[in-house]
Amino acid sequence: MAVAYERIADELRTAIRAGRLGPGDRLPAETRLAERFGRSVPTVREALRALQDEGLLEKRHGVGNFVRRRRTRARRTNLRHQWEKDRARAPLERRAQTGATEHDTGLHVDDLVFRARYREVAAPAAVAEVLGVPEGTVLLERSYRTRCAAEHAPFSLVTSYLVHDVIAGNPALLDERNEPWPGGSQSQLHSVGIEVDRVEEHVTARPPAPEEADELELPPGTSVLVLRKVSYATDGRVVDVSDVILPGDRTELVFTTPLERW
Amino acid sequence: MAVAYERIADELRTAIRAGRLGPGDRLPAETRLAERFGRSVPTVREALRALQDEGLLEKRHGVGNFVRRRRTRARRTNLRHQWEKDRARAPLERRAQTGATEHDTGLHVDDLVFRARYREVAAPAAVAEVLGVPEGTVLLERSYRTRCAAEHAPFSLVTSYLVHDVIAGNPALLDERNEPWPGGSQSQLHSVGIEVDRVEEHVTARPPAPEEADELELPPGTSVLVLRKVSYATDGRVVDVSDVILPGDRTELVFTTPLERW
DNA sequence: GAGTGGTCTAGACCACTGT
DNA sequence: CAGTGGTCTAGACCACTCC
Repeated sequence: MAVAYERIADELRTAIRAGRLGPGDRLPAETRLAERFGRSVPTVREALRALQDEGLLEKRHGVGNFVRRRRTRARRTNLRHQWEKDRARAPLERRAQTGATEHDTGLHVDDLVFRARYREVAAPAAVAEVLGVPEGTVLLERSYRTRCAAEHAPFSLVTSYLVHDVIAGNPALLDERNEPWPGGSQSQLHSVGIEVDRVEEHVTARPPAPEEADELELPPGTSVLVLRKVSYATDGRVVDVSDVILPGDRTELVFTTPLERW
Repeated sequence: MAVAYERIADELRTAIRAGRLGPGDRLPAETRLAERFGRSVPTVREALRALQDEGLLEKRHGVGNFVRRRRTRARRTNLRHQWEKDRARAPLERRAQTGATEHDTGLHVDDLVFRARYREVAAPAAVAEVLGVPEGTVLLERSYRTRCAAEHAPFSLVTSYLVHDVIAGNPALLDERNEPWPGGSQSQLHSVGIEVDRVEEHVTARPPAPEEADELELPPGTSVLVLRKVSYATDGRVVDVSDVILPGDRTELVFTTPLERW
């Protein structure tokens, strides 16, 4: 507490938490705050930076410092997997109507812009281990971006890995121009005779890398959720590994675990 | 790229990613870096700060700047809920042996230090809504901290809310001195005739508040996972709402979703 | 053009760490 | 004690936003 910038940060933080400074409110100019606290401008800026790192403040160049508003959230539930499985064998027209993202967000197909990029890569050690194949095995790496037509930033950054030989039986699966595939991944896997038995999702969190912050248009003071989705076939094989980067402040992951009755 | 500190940060970041600077390596002194890049010390510090915010760097006062090492992870799977339910009606001695935390971490009861604090509170709006009770209803607020005996920082910060009247039938449930309750929450609820039907977990991520960083001993440049666990009874009522704060760099949440067979 | 935040300097002094 | 990072100043100039 002996430190000047911490004293300033504390005072402002308290004001924000107590609601004396509400969401969207503008703070006094930095020079003004410096006068009021009897400190230099850089010291005040240090305090503001701390608050920004905590996600409490939003800086707008040339405009001012504002109390951050909470962003609206997008949900992603694990019910989507059963939902997608149920649709995987449905008639084409029904599958084409909506995908799992529409299911989660409640948006229409027309509201969404979808982009896929395919690439053949040699399996890096970390992915090979999960897929249960030797390092260097040929994989199909698929990158997906989905965004609201009205917005600029995508919901998530998705990279999916499939074993090339496993899906090569259906050449249509190797061409990114067939995306978005009606019915999603499970429908794709079904086309080469694979039934997904269970999905495992591993979740951690960390600050975004600069490229991620850039592409997801994340303001400073936010985190990303890192989700690794592993799909198991009915024979126990791992058939898909997907890494998903989600904006932590806009995304709510929901997992429902049903329990056996007594 | 026109900006000096970004150029410096980029160069160091590239070196780290390429492995020219490996985990644990010490960087040259800040004054030395300033010379090398032909910039002032504060400018160099700005660059180092950016890298620290990304979780790439660890500053040690009086020692130096180091490339951050990855911390070992603790897992928390959603299988714990069924596991806990199975034990809820088991004989006392079996219940006393291990709890869900032991199940997740693979540690023994003796390795863990447990602390609980109970408090009666009036339901705040946000919690009341989830519990489906009027605002201001009397709740039992339970705060938990569990840590490794050998370590200082707890695994997580847990705050659980129960409706007072619902559990008052068993006065033992109102006394924190009865914690840790053998068999955990589901066993406690079972003692007042409640069977948990399903558990819903909502996950987001954000930077830690200073108090959280303090208590969990989080270094700068880390995020927290925010998990809200909602337990539903077989009659559809919400019987428990728990908020859990977990260190994002040390925790891996694992959710398994089984799918119905075709 | 007025007002805001963004970057940067050059140097001072303090606090911490390890020998 | 020497070397390191931590804090702070006073002021300069640039870049952006909005009127």
